[in-house]
Amino acid sequence: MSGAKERVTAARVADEFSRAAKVLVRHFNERLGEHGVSTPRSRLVVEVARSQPVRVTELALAVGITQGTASSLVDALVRDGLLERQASAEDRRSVFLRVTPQGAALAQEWTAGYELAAEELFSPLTAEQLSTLVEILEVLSAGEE
Amino acid sequence: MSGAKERVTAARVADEFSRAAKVLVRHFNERLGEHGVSTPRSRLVVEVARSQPVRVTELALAVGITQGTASSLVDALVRDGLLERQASAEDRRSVFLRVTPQGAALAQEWTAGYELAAEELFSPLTAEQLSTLVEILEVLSAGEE
DNA sequence: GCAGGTTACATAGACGTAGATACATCGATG
DNA sequence: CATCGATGTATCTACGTCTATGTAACCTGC
Repeated sequence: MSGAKERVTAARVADEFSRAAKVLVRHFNERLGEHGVSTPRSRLVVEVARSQPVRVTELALAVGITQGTASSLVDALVRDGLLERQASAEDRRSVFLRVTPQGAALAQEWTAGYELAAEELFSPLTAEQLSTLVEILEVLSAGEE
Repeated sequence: MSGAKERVTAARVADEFSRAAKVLVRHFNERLGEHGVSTPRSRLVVEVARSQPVRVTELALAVGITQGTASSLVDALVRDGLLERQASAEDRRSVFLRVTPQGAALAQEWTAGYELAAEELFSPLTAEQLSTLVEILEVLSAGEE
């Protein structure tokens, strides 16, 4: 395939990874900011819209944050009228989350914004690089569950 | 080369990337936590040790954080006795940062810890995957300076 | 040598995050 | 059915981060 194979240290890879991750975060915040929302909030609303009704812990797991963080974010989103909590009848510890009509509409908009931002960000990469990247990322994520 | 080429959407890549980034952050925090320090702090001290004397803005650029963040982290590290500020004679706006003897010793320890953590994290990857990954990450970082 | 723009650092406010803990409820076991 | 461990949420604290702003010092053109 392409390119001279360069010998890299693990620490070097970690540095580059951190740097790229920050670029990604900034890019998404900027693009979604144009829609008046932060990346974490939009991800939560979109996830709830996709898999409602969903419990807080499930949601946290799905988007990769801790339960405590999810709880407080959900709290803010409920206050903003995008999500609603619904106590479970069978298990009164549990809370089912759903999007409100307003939340559903925004979820749709934000999903489009998210996808567009992703396409922009990864546009310099070839299709082959993309699939290679996913492959590698999955290995890394699988390393420690 | 290896593998069936899988068609992936940009949004999918973004999701995997975020997930992997969190795994990385957690891994480093855990390993460096065993040395009693957080990842950002160790990175700052190590960077100062490597390129002292260094000014706050240069340091921020080197580790990929904003100047304000760097300023407050430096403040904490000075309080902890790991770094010291030294006013510049020529330009009195500037501050030169150096490590204290204690900071130098810890920088050495933390560098080793950082490298070890990186090797652990990336050990599931082949040398070729590592260099490919760096190549891709550089493209992403270059996308938006 | 002064005015106005620029640069270097510090500070303040807001947010997302993790971790630890508190609390209520569930379920299994004796 | 009483207890005790497990589970689902919420809350508290500390941290790292950004953006915006403040403040002091520099530099340039006149």
